[in-house]
Amino acid sequence: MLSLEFIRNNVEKVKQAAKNKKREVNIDKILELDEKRRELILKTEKLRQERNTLAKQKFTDESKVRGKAIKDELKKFDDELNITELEMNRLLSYVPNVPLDDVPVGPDASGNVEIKKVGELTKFNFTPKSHIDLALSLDLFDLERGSKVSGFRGYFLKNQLAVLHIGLMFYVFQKLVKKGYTPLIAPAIVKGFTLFGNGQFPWGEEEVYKLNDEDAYLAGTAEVPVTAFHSGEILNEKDLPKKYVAFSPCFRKEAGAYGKDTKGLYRLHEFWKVEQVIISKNEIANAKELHEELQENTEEIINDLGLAYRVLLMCTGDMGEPQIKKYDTEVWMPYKKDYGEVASNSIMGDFQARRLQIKYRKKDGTTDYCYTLNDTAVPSPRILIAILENFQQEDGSIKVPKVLQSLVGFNKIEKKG
RNA sequence: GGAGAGGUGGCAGAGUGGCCAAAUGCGAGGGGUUGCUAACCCCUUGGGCAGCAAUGCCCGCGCGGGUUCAAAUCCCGCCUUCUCCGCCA
Repeated sequence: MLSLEFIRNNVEKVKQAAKNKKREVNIDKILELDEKRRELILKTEKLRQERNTLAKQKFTDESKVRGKAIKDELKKFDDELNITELEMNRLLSYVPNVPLDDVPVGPDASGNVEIKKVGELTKFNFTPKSHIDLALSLDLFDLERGSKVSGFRGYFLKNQLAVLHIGLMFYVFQKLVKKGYTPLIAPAIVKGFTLFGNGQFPWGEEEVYKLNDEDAYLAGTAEVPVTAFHSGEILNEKDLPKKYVAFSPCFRKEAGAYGKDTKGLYRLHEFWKVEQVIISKNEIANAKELHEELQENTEEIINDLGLAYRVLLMCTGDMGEPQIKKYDTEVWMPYKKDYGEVASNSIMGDFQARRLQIKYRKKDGTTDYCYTLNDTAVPSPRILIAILENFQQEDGSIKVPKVLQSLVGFNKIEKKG
């Protein structure tokens, strides 16, 4: 959510930003409703003032009559005001955040800018297999029974891959805890306001699972519950930034991705993720530093695992609505001979904090909205694709990344018998 | 799922129709006093509208609606927390 004041003072900028993000907004209508709203506020406040004055005076028949009249008038203007604000807020909730100036303008993924490439692409002196073939031959997952039991894109991880999946989560979790991040196990079942507050709604409703008739949804990422963790609170500046590392299962309908990546572990309705979330003060320079810190954490984890990766600066057309700057981190996946996204690192400015009412008290006693940031620490099973494919050996076995070996209790996955 | 009790400022906690933005305590920030520190004293510590500003006004006691000339206080619905019982990983 952008503030009305900001929109009033930056009309063209906001319009252009929406255009660059390819969103339909009606800024002029919002401003029109805002004017009407302020006129009505003036009227209702005047009436209330009169009512208060009357109520403070000695009670007479005359004041009783006037009081009743005020009540009727007030009701009329209040109703009109409510309708006006409702419509204005509805339109306002569709206005996306304004990207920073250093974000490239572009129509879609083609406009993203590669800013970094790290690690050697794995070389094989044999023909490498896909993670699907590897997992099948080593009995590491069961996709047929997965879809039998769970439906399209359903899966069972089996044997060492199941252990690796859990081990990875713990490894990353522990690493970030050591860096001072507060560990959280976050709920995946969340109320609607958290999704609106995060800026998933009203845009991405068809992407989210809803539970029955309750106000309950399955979150697609721990960003949702963890960012909402401090909703409605006023934090103390000296406690900022608040850094969290959160584990949660993640659920996505993948409604817009029919027929995309239908095989294997790339695109799933259900997966696990460790996510980093930071609540910071309302200063862009500070937020940029934290953004880089999150990025370093993610890259460090990928380096630990021994994977080659690249970092993209996302262009306006490939960003989400709340984001003002975003990096995607992609690891090398040999079989498709391409990089695949494993992390997404964003600054939201105060966009989410406004929707979620997360504020902090500054040293001078005033309050302001916080900034929020988040970045993937590790997503699995997706990252297992890279581990399986990059570390496959000619004999069909798979080397386990060193950092995980003692944790999972084996250093190699090979055919049994 | 059943029974009961609650939700007031950054926190704790008074307040049961007008004298209430709301006692008191704690915390936080600013200032003062003081060789230093401690203690002590003063001020500040929700949002909106109008205004260049000084300032003025309005809203704000979980959320929404109602009663009343007047609501933190009375009524209705919802959300939520706690305690006990039941069920259960």
